[in-house]
Amino acid sequence: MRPREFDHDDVLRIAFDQFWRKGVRGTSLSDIARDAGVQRGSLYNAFGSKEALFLLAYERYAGDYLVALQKALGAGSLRKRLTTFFDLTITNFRSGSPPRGCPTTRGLMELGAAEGEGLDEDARRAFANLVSRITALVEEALSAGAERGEFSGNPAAAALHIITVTRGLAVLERAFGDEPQLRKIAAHAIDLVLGKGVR
Amino acid sequence: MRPREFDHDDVLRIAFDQFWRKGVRGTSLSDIARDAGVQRGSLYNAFGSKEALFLLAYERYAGDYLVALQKALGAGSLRKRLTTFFDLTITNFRSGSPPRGCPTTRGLMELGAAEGEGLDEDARRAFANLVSRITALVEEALSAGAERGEFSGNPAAAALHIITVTRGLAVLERAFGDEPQLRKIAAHAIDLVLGKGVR
DNA sequence: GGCGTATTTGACACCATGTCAAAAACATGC
DNA sequence: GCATGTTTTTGACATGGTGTCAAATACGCC
Repeated sequence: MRPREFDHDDVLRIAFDQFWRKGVRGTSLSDIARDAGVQRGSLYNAFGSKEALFLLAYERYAGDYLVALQKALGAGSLRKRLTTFFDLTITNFRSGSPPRGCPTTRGLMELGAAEGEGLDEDARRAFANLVSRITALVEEALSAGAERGEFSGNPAAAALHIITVTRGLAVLERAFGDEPQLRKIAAHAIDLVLGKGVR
Repeated sequence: MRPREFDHDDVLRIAFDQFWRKGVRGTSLSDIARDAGVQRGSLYNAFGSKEALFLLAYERYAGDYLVALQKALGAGSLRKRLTTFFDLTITNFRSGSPPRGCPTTRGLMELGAAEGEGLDEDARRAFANLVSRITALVEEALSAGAERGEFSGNPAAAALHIITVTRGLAVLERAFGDEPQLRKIAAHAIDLVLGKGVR
């Protein structure tokens, strides 16, 4: 058989960069093909469709991101962990120039109907899956903190609250692009969940 | 001059319904034209572009929505006001079948770059404007509540926190579509901001 | 009733996704 | 070393989107 003339992973990396900057619907396969130095048809041959290509590229991003968060949430006092967690989250939203925002939140809001059909539904599942996994990590940290007396409350409810705040931050980032404001909101959220007293 | 053959407001209403259900990029002017019984060209003549049409339709929605929220935030105890506020917010996200989500949040995340050019920037301003106005309403309610001893804390910071949660709820709605969960998160947020004691 | 002006209409240019058949390039067996 | 077979590449095509334009049209107004 004839060997492929391009590197599978290179294309995924290049494609996700574009998807991140311009959104799925705002990125054309021609853009990606040009950037990757590949014929558009080859992309269809290799990946099937734009959505399938996006899904692969996104899974790669989600995996890397989850590992980074896991590290952030695994060391230090609970307050320290949450601070690092929010810091990483906001830094991720504000990375790139101009800042690229949160690809997961963007993807979720770009979906068609909530009960969509076909590949849209696969994408929704992928986005929701990352959100769920992050929630689980946060809840774990809170539970551990509770055992050490750093937190009193319902870990599951608090984790859900924190996740909701991170999704809200992703939205406010697009609305105002005011990074100091985002960080203030994050600090306030930590204070609310942990109690305002310094520990 | 020749009179217009369609009603300006009818088209805005029909258009926004589609934009809400399918997003700006997911809705074609052909769709709107068909639904409204108007030639596509007439829409371009009357509104200039899809984005301009969307902007007009959105302003109409935003105005109505703001009035409704104002009413929700203007009566009863602070806890009651916030409860009604979240209730209205979630009900709005979950309206329609299938539920249509939050048009403002969706619009914000659909934007190109944060420092976009042209009409994208106009749209961003419109979305951000609604968010700002809602924040102001919430802050007002909190300040009033503070004077009556129903709340102790920084009204501005708390309002920003609450707004962040509502934006996060809009995102989780798309991810999971779990309305009871959304309502639990909202109740938890109110407890956090107001203090968990029943009042 | 005719004129002017704004709206309507259909053709067009351009770019997007996705499909397909023909051409090309290597791996393999002989 | 060379023919064969399979996969990738390539370019043409169908379809549908946005946006522009000139010609046709229909009404208000004089």
